[in-house]
Amino acid sequence: MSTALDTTFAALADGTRRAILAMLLEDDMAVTDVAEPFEMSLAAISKHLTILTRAGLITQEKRGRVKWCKLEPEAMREAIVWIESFGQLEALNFDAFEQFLNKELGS
Amino acid sequence: MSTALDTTFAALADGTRRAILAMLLEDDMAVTDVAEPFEMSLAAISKHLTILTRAGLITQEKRGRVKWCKLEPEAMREAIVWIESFGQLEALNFDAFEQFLNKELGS
DNA sequence: GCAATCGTCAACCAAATGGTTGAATATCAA
DNA sequence: TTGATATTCAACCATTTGGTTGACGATTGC
Repeated sequence: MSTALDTTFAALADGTRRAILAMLLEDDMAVTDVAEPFEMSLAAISKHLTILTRAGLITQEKRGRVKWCKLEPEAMREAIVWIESFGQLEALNFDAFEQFLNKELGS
Repeated sequence: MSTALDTTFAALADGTRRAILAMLLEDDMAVTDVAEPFEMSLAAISKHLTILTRAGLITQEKRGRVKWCKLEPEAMREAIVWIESFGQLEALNFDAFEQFLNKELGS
């Protein structure tokens, strides 16, 4: 038995899929364009997109021969609520994220 | 190659492990006591605890024949920062965002 | 010393993951 | 119509995951 949280966290537990989600923050994208930066087959990316779709993190809409991928950040809400319940981690804001970036990138 | 975020999210992608973390929110516990509410073998719980330890979400300290499990919520910080960024990224300055993308794509 | 307790290890198993290639299906464009 | 483009499907493969059981090494208490 696999819950929504299971599939959400499992979908996020892969760098390729997280990178795809980050790309979709900028704009909706076609499958081929999603695949372009990665050094793996289109079929592999297609599978990753299926996993993201099953988790509700993206939706896919076919228009003509192109399937557009759209980020659905609301699907992360339950995961955020769960993970945030661990207290000490006060809700983050924009400043926290920027500090994270600066620290991670050493800039 | 498996990043810290990979192992954190993967560790959270299982209901048994999330339940264990929730239990440890109340207090430190011995392995046997952690296992008690679950209908699976002690060895299975031991494996789950190994996965949580590898992810840094708990630490284990052996005193006598009892191994105490302690929650380490700080290990969730990177995950929560990542996941929360999906509500806030519109506000980011473009350079930081692009570096973030590049880093993700490089992993 | 001896038996019980705590926990892991080892071997095994079924199922899922993450990737490949090659064929198939749809759609567009010339 | 023919050919190129977009995407998935099917079959396969190696590795990991989540579980089992049984044996084992420590540690404790009587």
